[in-house]
Amino acid sequence: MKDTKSKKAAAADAKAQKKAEKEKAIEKKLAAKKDKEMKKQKKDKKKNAADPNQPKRPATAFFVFLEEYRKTFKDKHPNIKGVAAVGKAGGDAWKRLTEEEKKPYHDKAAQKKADYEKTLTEYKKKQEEDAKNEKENGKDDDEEMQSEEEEEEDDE
DNA sequence: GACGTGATTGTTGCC
DNA sequence: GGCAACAATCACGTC
Repeated sequence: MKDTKSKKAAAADAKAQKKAEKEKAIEKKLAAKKDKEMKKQKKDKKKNAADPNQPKRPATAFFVFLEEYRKTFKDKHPNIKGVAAVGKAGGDAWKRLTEEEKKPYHDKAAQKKADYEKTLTEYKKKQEEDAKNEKENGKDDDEEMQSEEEEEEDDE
């Protein structure tokens, strides 16, 4: 009797686990979808207010690894061209790496991060200076802007 | 021709 | 602290 009971319990557990996994996968998919939608909206905004001089985020250790992995993946699977497949395979391979194997990638990422911080500091400094200059010249510019706007209105 | 999509993990930056 | 956004990649599809 105990056996059937424990078997039932085990089956129920397995079922519950499967359900949880399924729900997790669905959740992940939804999150990805949401992420993409948000990205799209952000991109629209970016078109208006993007600053091309702003330093880009540094590559993480995973991205450093992925860069290398893409090359080997291409060699192994020259017929697979989509980036999605490489990303998936790369993520899988990354998880299988030991901490020791990941170390050189973390080192490279740390270097990139240091570079990024340096560039970012310079960028922020420049922005502050620009803001100061704008404030100082603001009055003159206002007058110029006004006349420019009037000209634009005339064009329409 | 220009632009969006897909798929991944780690890190950043904001609230 | 938690969570959203973003970093690279490029063939392919859509408009």
